[in-house]
Amino acid sequence: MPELPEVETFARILRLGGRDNPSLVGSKINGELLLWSRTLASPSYPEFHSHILGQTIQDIGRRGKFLLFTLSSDTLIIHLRMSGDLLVETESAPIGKHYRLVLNLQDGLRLAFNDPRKFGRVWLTADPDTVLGDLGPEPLDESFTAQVLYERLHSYRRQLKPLLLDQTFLAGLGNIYSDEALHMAKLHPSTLSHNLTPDQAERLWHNICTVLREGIRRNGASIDWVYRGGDFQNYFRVYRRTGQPCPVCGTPIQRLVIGQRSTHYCPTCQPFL
DNA sequence: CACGAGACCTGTTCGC
DNA sequence: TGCGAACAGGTCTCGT
Repeated sequence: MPELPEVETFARILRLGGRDNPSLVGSKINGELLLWSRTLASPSYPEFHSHILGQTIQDIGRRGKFLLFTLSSDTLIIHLRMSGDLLVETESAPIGKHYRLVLNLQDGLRLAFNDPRKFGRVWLTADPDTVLGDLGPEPLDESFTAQVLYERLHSYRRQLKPLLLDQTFLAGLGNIYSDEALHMAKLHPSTLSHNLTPDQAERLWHNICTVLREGIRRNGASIDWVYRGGDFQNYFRVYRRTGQPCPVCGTPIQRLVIGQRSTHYCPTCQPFL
């Protein structure tokens, strides 16, 4: 479900409070309940149980699509994958049908990881790099420049769409934001990466940054039955708009499948050259 | 190296 | 109404 802007929104709400949620920074973890064993990627459950007990949440952040909870001595890492959601609620609330992990906090609160499709994963580690080590650049970091993108594009000979989805190439883009960025940059999703000119790479870089900032400003996108208050879904230019007019030229948006993923684009604005 | 298929999962929507 | 197919914001592994 979530991509960089949605995960960033989660991190901010959990860190700063808001939307009826208190900040979780400073909260102590008093216990946990694991309801689907595969949700815990590492370590083993007994080790997870004994290590997490009594640790305090010191900060909450994000790297790519990973949520990072800095604890007293370890880092709790959560990836929401397709259907994951996080809920802050009181301990007396009923355990939801799709809850996979529940952390009991101080003050009668708890953090619940709800995940119908069970793809989400949780890690507890003293060394976050063991989980995050292969991630590519952080797109909104100032060190990620148009020149860096150009060089990385030319170090592969791959179609742009699957390359942008590759988290070792760039961390945080998913199906929505890659389709939107390619449309804004007027690049066909099948274009081969090493064929981009410096000018086209600069355009792609600019629009990746722009669309991610727009997503964050709108608190992410909320589609299907998962609603978290973001409204970027109302501003999609191409994503899931097959047959509807391109906002730039009016041509019906087309859908094709690249790398097993739905891809939406405007055949007029994004011609395949 | 680049790509496609299959796996992991449940729920919703679409077409007949 | 019912029922199977297609589809869903992600990522891993395997085979060619």
